[in-house]
Amino acid sequence: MKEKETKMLTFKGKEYPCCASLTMGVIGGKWKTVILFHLTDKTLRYSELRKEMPTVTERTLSLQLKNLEEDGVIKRKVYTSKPPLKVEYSLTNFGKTLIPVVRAIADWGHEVIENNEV
Amino acid sequence: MKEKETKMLTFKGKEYPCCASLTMGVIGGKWKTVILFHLTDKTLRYSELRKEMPTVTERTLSLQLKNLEEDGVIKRKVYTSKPPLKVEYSLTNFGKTLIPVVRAIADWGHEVIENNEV
DNA sequence: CTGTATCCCATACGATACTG
DNA sequence: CAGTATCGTATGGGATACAG
Repeated sequence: MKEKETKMLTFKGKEYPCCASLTMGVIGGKWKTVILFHLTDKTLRYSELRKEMPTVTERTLSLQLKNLEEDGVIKRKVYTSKPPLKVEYSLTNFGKTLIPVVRAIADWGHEVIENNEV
Repeated sequence: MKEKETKMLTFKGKEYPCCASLTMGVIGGKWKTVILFHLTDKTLRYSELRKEMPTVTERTLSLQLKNLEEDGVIKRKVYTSKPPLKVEYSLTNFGKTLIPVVRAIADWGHEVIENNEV
């Protein structure tokens, strides 16, 4: 009988104690907001994303793209059936609802840099 | 000579490849946005924060509060010199610039729940 | 009441090599 | 070109006991 008293919020099979942590579950981690930031206004190929994010490893980029796809915020489109492959990533309609959030996050970081620069 | 070509952004001694990741460095992780969310409009004591976040452990709450304090977004005020202690946490002026970001994050999570609920 | 100290585990992430 | 496979490490965070 000793269940969790707190009513958890559920999204995509995961539970969160707060609406803020739900969002962080979707866009949190070291790279997901960066990916979303670059996809805000354009579709990008895998290799283009790598160029925009030179310090991420292939493995991590791949995993994070998959996570974002599973949460329904980005979509993956394959254009060729044989190598060399062409794959493009873009925001889904649901993912586009995150644009204000990503913009607020990027803007804040930008302002901090502006005001801290000597 | 083989230095990082990418110009990194620096804040509080940490380096970030992107303005979005800088913000995530400050508010990322499982609990920091939740803490900021609860401190958005009011000052709270340690025990009050624990009541608002029943699923976080003491250790983690303590560590995250310390991180937030080190980044200058919250301030810790002690009201007693002998036990029982009274300590209050609140946003700094700098921390208040995060309010729109935290609000955007919380709002998105809230809307997802609203629209997914059956 | 407000934390620290230990201990431990899960996961995130990196480095590198390799494949369809 | 667009990833996977494998391995290793670092860190975040939980459980619990205890201290100022």
